[in-house]
Amino acid sequence: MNIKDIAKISGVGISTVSRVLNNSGVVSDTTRARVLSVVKQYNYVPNSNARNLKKTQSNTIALMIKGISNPFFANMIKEVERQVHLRGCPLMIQQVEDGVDEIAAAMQLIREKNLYGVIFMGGTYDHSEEEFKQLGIPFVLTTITTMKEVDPNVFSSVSIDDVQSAYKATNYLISLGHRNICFMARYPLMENTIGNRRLLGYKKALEEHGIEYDSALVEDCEYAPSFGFAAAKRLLSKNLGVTAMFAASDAIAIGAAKAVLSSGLSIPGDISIVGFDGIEMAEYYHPSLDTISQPGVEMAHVSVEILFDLIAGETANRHVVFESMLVKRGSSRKIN
Amino acid sequence: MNIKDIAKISGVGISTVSRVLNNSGVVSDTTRARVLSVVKQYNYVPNSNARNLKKTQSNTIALMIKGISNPFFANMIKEVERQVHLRGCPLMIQQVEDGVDEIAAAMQLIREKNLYGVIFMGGTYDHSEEEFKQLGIPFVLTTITTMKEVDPNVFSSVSIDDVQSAYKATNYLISLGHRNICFMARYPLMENTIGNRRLLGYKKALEEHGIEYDSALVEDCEYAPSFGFAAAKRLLSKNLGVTAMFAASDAIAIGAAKAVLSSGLSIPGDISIVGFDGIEMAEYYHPSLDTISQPGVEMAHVSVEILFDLIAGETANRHVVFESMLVKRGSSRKIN
DNA sequence: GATGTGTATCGAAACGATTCGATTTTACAA
DNA sequence: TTGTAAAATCGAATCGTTTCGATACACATC
Repeated sequence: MNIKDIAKISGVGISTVSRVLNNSGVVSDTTRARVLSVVKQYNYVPNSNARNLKKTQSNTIALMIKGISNPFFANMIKEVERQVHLRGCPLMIQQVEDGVDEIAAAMQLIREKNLYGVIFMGGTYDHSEEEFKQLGIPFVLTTITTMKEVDPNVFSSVSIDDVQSAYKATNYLISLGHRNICFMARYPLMENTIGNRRLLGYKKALEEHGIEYDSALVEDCEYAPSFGFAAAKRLLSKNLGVTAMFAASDAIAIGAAKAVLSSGLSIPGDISIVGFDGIEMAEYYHPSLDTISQPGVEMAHVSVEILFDLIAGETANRHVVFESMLVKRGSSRKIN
Repeated sequence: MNIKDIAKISGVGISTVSRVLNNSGVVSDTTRARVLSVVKQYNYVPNSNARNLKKTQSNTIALMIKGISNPFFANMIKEVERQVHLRGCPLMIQQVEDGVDEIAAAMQLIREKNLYGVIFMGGTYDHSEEEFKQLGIPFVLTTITTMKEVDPNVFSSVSIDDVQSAYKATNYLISLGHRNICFMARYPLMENTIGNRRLLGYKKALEEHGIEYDSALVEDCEYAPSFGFAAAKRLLSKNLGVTAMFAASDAIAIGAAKAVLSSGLSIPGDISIVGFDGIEMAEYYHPSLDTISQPGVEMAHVSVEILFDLIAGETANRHVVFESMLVKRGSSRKIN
């Protein structure tokens, strides 16, 4: 069943059917009604391969994501799907594994599928201006840090201020009287990663309060409970008199909390903990974990909005920085 | 840059380029090398819309998923993406919201995109044999219950035995001396839902041990911590002398545990808890939650394998039932 | 009645691939 | 050389759309 069949059955030309289906050009009301009824009756769905071929553009959006199993992204993916779907577009998902070039992978898809737009989510992108430019279609970076200095007119982005957020968390712990605060993140020592941005905020807070930075208190740690657990164990075994831990993700914080509790220490009695992200599980941990909460769903929503604005012809790239929120629950306490 | 350009530059006909790229038919080694070098030099990627149009079949796989933000599915989605990607196919994801007809939604995509295959993941499907048949392309149901009796020759599936698994969990609690065991799941009273299957196993265990079933101990509850928390609160407030809780998901169990702990009761001192799924967070909860673990990643893997077997021409539908595993950690104890 | 102006519709061409029947080239025996 | 089969290659037709220039008709205007 194709457009020709529909045309024949409706007794009109194929271009008329096309105009009816695309709401383009003029069609008399009676013709429109007749065509639509035939379409409905035969349950006709236009072939998007043919359409995309002709238009040399598909309506498909691709989501390139690093860390797909990170629970913080789950709700974001859900919202991206929802918003994209709402606009009548199919969503393609491609996971970007460590070590693969995300721009190259996207380029492949773009040429193959004539994509409408791309959302990049998660991780750290080590690309030059030129590489971003060569994408040639609208795209948005969400919760991503770029390692190179790239002209902001070249891309759109949705993010939070990682330095400021980590600063806020660390400040909070300091205000509670903590001095020996450790920090766990992925690649904290590698410049321009998210881990490094958060380390910067952590350092800034220490510095402002005259607390000396001690690299022994910083642990490299993947964003998952098992790594947080191991990192916290290592930290505790160093006997540095740690009274507080700041984790760059709730998943890490949950693992770290487990390490603390299973060592016979209490939270927040002996150790205070602050996480990052604001995932639901952290709230239901016992004790409920304090955290820096990111508005993930809103960020996903705005990412899609920006993307479709660009697709609609908007030429100015936007950079939206959301405010993170320090959520105080039950995992920190005042000491001294 | 299209196949014609490549043909011209290589000094060969377009069909030769096509044969080189698809490894179909004969091409002399020298010609093949020449074409490939041009393809590489110009970074040519065949347009899949054109290819799919001609072949009236695309290589796209669709994943229709209910409950995309459920952490148990995160790893499954990741594995599905990985396996599909490994086979050189793009993956389309569509979220199936409550109340939408998943088969109809899939049909739309199938006709629009000439899909290669579909994986349905999560939830309960209320469809007849006819409806499944009309899909007309290979598909696999993963972690899904079907409400109607459908001829197993009509579909392939990957699952665990929900009745048996819940039976195992309940039996375990009973063996520890518990009598007043409550049960939390989604739609436990609606026939053929996953919640109901697990309820059946729960009931079976009770019955075998001469414990009377008490519907006051059963709570309807969505698969998320907040709902588990509320359900457990309701249960505790009934003062039924509950000593154990069995939750049909770890997310529920985590919420329930929070309700127990924040009521000043201890786990497993006062209340024993067993969850379901085997998500990482449950292990790092404190105390570590006992659970019925499902091999999600393997299930995802096998689902993709079956799907591609069907695509390759396999005509016999397969039904793989994985073994779930009772994982004893620290949230249950022997009483009396 | 000739001309002009909308309105509604038509169908051929094009998008970029695959494929199959036709054609050319090569290899080798006679 | 020639004949012939096998190997290599060619290009037209096709997939199902969109789009644009052309057409047909009704009606008003002069």
